[in-house]
Amino acid sequence: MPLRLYNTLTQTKEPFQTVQPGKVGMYVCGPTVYSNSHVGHMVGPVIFDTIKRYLVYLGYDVTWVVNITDVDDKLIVQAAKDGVTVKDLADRVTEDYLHCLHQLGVDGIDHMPKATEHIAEIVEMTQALINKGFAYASSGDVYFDVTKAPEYGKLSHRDPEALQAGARIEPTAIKRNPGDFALWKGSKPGEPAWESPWGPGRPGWHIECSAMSMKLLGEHFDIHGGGLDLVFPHHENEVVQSESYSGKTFATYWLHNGLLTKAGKKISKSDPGTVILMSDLLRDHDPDTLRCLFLSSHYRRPIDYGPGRLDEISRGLEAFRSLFDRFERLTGTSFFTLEAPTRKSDEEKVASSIPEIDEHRTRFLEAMDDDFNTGGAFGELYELVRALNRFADTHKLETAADPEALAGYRAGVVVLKELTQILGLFLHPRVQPEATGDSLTPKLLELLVNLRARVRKEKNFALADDIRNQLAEMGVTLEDRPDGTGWKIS
RNA sequence: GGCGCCGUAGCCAAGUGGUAAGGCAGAGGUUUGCAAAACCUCCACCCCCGGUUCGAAUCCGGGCGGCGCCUCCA
Repeated sequence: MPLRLYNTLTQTKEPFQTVQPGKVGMYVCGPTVYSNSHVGHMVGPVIFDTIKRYLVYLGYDVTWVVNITDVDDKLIVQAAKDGVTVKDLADRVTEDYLHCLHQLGVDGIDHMPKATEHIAEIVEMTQALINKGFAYASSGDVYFDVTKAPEYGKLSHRDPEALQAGARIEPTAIKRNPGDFALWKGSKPGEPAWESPWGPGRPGWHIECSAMSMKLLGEHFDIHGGGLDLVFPHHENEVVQSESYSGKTFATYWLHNGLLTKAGKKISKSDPGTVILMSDLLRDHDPDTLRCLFLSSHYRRPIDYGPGRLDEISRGLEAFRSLFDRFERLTGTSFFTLEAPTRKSDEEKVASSIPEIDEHRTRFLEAMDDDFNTGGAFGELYELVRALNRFADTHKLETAADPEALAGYRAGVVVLKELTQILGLFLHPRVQPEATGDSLTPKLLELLVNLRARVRKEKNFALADDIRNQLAEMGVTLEDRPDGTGWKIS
């Protein structure tokens, strides 16, 4: 089944067809860098990272652009409050953003253009829009005249008339129509400013995305994404100015991710009570757990962030972690260094000896083809884990020397790896004490485990259990398996 | 008020015409010295009321409830 995706523009699921054969241009609106990232800011990047991974898996050559808006009214206000320059503030917040992306395994972004580095393109575009009669200069500002574009409202499915009549839009003396939006804003003294034909000023909010996306991806590209809250006015304005400028379709598909809520209310920078800083979460939670929070349901649906939610997900992920440990014990190979196909075209090579594995793999891919149904895909992953464990149990892989069965098991795990890679999950092992430079803890635990093994051999189970219980209180779990005792720190 | 989304088990969640994936929690079992892990089994009349249909969670109409956007927001 071919890939189909839901397009906000047409409000239907459409078959995926690229502008250029084999190539995909994808633009996702990034942050305005005036305050550190909260959880909500990571939803989009993780989802579109997964979308890119899947498109690459399908064989597309994907170019993904995420912008950084580093000049804007909010930045000016915040920088003044902090007593720093707009640039310093922007740099600091951008660094935090990049750090969060990196932690979450969002590594597929090809370009991260900054608004301040594209002033020339923005000015050029603004001028062209004036020349074409779509925009006008007024008191040092430049506005887009929404009455000049009959299609205005097509993305957010709003009636332009109704928008014009909107009582909440303040009409001003310098705007022709209440719905007109700024392409260029004249600056007041002391504000960041660039020279322009209309005097010193800075870009309006929407124009930088048009200018940078078209520069890097061409005037007509494939996918434009962002949070659902950006549909209007941001994306609506982007389409109208871009298409008025180029005379071409701007983006073919508009994808919008659902917003993260806390206790049912949207998490928003302008509602401080809801903000959960990403950097805080990353301190206490595994990146895979956070990725799963975003991927466990369909991307267009809202996700509610509750206190126990992440722990619940993490407990579920234990099944995978146990399997990775078991796999390493059985094969001596780490799941994390295992090589698995990164392209779907390689599928013949991985046809495994366990029939259900292939079945779940097929269903996983069908779910992804259906508008990136990561929630459905996820269910198949759990089924895969169970099938793998069942296989290992049935063939008594721990105790019986059965090279053929072991090879089959290994091939099945390769399939698991192939699929988890698509979701960007389990790319790296969890941080264990060895990795943090504490080499003593593992050695001490080995010592305890060995001593306890002797005690158990002597059938002194009271002492053995006492050791296990006390370790459990410290957060160390012991597992006595047929082939030895393992430990893990929870 | 306008536009849009959503309402599936205690919780999270997939499924968009043929009698309900998966995860967490819970119950029972296999295994184990006992546990843990793993495996097996059990746990839903799909918000309500009409309608279409041989047949609806799934389509249509009407309610009720929740959310988003209409203003800066991922």
